[in-house]
Amino acid sequence: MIRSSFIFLPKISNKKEQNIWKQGINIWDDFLKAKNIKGISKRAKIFYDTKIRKAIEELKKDNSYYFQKLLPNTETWRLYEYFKDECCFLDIESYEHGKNITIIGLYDGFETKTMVKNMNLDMNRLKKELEKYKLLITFNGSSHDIPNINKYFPETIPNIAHIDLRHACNKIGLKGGLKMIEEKVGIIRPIHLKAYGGDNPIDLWRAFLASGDKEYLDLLVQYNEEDIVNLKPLMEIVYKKLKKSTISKNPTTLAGPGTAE
DNA sequence: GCACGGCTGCGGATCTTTTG
DNA sequence: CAAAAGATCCGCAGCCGTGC
Repeated sequence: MIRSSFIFLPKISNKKEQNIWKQGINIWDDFLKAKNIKGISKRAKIFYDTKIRKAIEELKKDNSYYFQKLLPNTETWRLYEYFKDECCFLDIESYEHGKNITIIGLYDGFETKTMVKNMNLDMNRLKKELEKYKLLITFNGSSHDIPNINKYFPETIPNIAHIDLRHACNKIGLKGGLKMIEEKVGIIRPIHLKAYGGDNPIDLWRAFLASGDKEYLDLLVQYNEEDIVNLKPLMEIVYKKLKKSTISKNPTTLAGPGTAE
């Protein structure tokens, strides 16, 4: 629903956007065609028109980062529908507050790629892999995964948009850690990891280091894969709910914005 | 502990309405 | 048409809560 969004314009926030939608202006084209819009002066409209034309242009170029910079962090979820075919779910396993990254897992919606410390995890490979994408999706990545990757693997993350599912979930009242939220929305995890008594990724890594037993590593990789694979259905659920709740704040529009996508 | 978002109250910018 | 009054709402700062 990025093409229904006006919240990226300067001095336009939630209420103003709602007000624009209320007048039947649901997508960028409606805005450009409208002669006058209540709450926006003629002068301001001319300014906003140029910004919207620029946005149309940047979207054509698949420049997700352009919108990342303009959207409030809590609203980047709006980019999902447009960029979902070029998105990457990401999760890292680490200890010592992110200092020691043991695994970086990526998932493009079809297959997972796991990079393991001292094995196949290095900056060039990570950078090359991430360059393929236009959108990163994480859980709590904005204060954990992304800053730590930036710190210990600098300049591997390209300039692309990022959706943090933790904050997106929070917006629709889904609070708690990833596992708890998955349970709440009905995403099932295999239980075999717990059967090993080790659903704790740090313990698994330490056990692998201590024993050299690959079985521990395999479990850790599986653990990480489950995390990133589950992010996709969660994203889909959260996107639908967010879209619905954002639009339904506007009772007068029947079609509502977002129908363009 | 860190880094981030949420909440709240306030100041001020901007648009609309009113009035003559 | 112009000026003033009124309404709306953005954005900031400070504090608190939260998951990793």
